[in-house]
Amino acid sequence: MGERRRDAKTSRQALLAAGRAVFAAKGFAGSRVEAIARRAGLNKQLVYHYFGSKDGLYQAVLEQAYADIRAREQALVLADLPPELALRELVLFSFDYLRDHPHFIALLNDENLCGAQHVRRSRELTDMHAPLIALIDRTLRAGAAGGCFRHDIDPLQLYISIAALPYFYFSNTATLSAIFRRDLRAPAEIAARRRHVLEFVMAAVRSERQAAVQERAA
Amino acid sequence: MGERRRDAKTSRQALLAAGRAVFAAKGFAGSRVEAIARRAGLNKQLVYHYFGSKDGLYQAVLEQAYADIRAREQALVLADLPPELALRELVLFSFDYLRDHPHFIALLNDENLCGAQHVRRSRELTDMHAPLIALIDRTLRAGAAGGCFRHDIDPLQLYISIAALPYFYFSNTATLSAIFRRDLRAPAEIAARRRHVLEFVMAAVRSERQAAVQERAA
Amino acid sequence: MGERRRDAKTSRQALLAAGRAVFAAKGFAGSRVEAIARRAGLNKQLVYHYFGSKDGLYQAVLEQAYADIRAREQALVLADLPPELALRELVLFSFDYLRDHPHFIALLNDENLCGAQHVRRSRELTDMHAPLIALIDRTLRAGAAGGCFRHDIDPLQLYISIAALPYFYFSNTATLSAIFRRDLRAPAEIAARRRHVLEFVMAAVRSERQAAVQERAA
Amino acid sequence: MGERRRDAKTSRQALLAAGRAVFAAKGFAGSRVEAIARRAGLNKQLVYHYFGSKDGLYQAVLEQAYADIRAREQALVLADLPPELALRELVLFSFDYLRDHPHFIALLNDENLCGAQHVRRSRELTDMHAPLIALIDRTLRAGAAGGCFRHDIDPLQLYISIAALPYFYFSNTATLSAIFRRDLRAPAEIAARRRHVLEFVMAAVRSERQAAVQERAA
DNA sequence: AATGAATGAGTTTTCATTCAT
DNA sequence: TATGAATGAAAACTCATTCAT
Repeated sequence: MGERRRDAKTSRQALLAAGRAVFAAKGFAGSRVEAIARRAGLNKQLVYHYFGSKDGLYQAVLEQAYADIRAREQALVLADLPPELALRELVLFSFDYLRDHPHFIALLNDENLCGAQHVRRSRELTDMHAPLIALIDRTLRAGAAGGCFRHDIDPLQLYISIAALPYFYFSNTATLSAIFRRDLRAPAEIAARRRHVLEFVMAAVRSERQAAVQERAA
Repeated sequence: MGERRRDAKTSRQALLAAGRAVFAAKGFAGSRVEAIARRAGLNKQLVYHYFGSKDGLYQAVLEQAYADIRAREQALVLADLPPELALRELVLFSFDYLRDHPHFIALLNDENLCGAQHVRRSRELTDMHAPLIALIDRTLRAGAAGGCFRHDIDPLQLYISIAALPYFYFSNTATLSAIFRRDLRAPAEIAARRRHVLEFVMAAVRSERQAAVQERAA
Repeated sequence: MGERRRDAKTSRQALLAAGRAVFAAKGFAGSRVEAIARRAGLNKQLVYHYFGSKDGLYQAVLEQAYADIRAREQALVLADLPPELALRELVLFSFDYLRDHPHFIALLNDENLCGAQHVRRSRELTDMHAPLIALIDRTLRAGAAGGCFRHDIDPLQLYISIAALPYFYFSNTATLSAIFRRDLRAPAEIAARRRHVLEFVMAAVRSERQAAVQERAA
Repeated sequence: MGERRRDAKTSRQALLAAGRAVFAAKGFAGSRVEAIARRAGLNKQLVYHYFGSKDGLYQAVLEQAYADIRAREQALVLADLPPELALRELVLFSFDYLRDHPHFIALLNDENLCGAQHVRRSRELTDMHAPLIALIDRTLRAGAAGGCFRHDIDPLQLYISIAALPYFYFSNTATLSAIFRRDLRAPAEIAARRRHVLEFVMAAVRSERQAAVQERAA
């Protein structure tokens, strides 16, 4: 304990982690600076010392969250894979990331509630997604050229759909579970959803020719 | 005089509508009773007069929202349509409903944030979705039997996917627009998304045989 | 007591009066909203209800103070008096006003400390002093034409001097009393200062011819 | 290394200078220890190291300011000048000193706000003004004897007036500029005020006989 | 001598809610 | 039914000051 004190980097990180947890659980407006500080084992003035304001902390939390997912996406090396495999990897990565980072979903929901005001303010955040679309675009073109993907797929729309299929599941697990009287948090259910999403996307982009090939094989 | 003297029903409705709008725009914690009353053109104290508390108003707003979508879903008559058309109708209905009721999305997000506590409390709500899944199930079976749909599609998964594709788009329009520097609120963008979603779902459920048929035709 | 409550006008006035007293005694930065409210016998939230902020209350207090002195100045009917009498009246009025309104001096000092930010913001305040200078100008011209005043006196400079002579005395009574070991707050001292200021100004504006006349008379 | 390692005296002086500037600009309550340290290019904790507290620094600043004006007044040698010239020098010295030391005015205002508590505590300060009044007294007597000054002028009143005329101008420049919509900080305006003050005082003390002489000359 | 880290006590401000009519 | 006045509790945020090195 004595060690943890008096270390700016550690304190900053502790506040960020606590902020992420509390903001995700309560939303921005529902979160209390005091609660975040207490969770970090620090006092609330340090929030102002390090981040200037509650808003500043929220923005830092968001940036860290986006930076994390970006870093993981970049760690994915898809460029050298055959198009179908590359797309498959991307779909599974998106699913697994959202499954493993529920706070990211909660933060995004809140951020959308107030018109993405923090995201828009952050140049970093708006700069980091272009490469992703470019990658999807290259993959789609390669797949179309190779005859396995349809030609008419917009890469941005595809990216949104790949995100949407797991995002909605995890974002709305609570209401969906209640409505359908099935505990969608259960590992078996999650695994089933994972298979469905992968198959759904692959089938949706598959070219007719490729489908025909598969039929003849079957 | 007659103007100034509104009847109770009108005032209640005005508060409900204003509450729906403000809660959807700001979330529960971010909403101000004062703002809701002002938007309704009424006095703040009437919120307490009619609904007892801010919480009470929120509950009433939620109930009204669910009642509305339930009514509309029941109005959809898909049973007599050929499977492809029925599925198409359902996809477009989901898309259009979410497009036209952004507050419903916002309320659902808030509801999921706190573990669906209101939804779970309501027997009505949990009763009303079983017929929907049954309908999708029948449609999928008919389509599979007719050779146009794949055999291995789970109706609940499909329902979730049909909701996910527009929901995520509308729920996250703000951040997506910021991140990709494209105004996804624009009517042309929404129309493009609508086409994409419809085609995406239809392609995903289409059987290989049907795909092959389409290829030969092309 | 029961009567004083629930009356917006009364409450507003009570806050203004308390604000004037506290701001004058402690300066803006040294004043506490809580202290002002307590002094007004109300709770501090009403400061925000009626004035929006501590700054807003301060501005209202300033405006009221300026409005008061303006109203009194306008009640002075100098236009019809012979120039010497008019000037005499103005000098005595300024002296007596500052003597009787020490809080006005304190407010002004504070306001000058922060660059007159409130005064500049207030159109009202900047509009109300032109007539005063015009009046002095007319008086000076009449006096000069009549041979009793010098010709080269700038009305704005004269106004500033007429204010300066009592203002400094009352503003700095505490330090002056300490430094000169004389209690300048004593009525006899104040009366002496009053005579000095009047004589000082009249002598300063008197034309040489008029001075010569007075000499011959003596 | 040599650069980073400043000696204690330099740091103390830097803090005093910064304190003077900030206290003058914001008042005691409105000043921030942090702002003072930053302005001095030093660390906030040094304020506590050298002066014990914010209050301690304020005291030190005040003492330095009074010591400075006292030193300058003592440097003025008026005793051997003819009365009119001596008075003229004193008026101009007062004007120029206040013009060049705006922080002195601000500190005095603050000091008066709290009843001159620091000044009264200081024997030194209360001792140093008697000679000044004595000097003015001798000058007035000499001038009256020589026929150029009036006989009935009280030296303390005159001293106060000589201070008042520039003090009020510089102390209230901000509000006066706002109210009269004229930038009284402009060098030309200050020069005009300087001429006015000199002429105003000289005319106010001039004997009638002297005035008559001047008239005949003109 | 000097500094970065941390904090307790307060300050302004907000907001759901109740009072009185 | 409707409303203006008022408030208690708690929120965000500030600041002089101390700690540890």
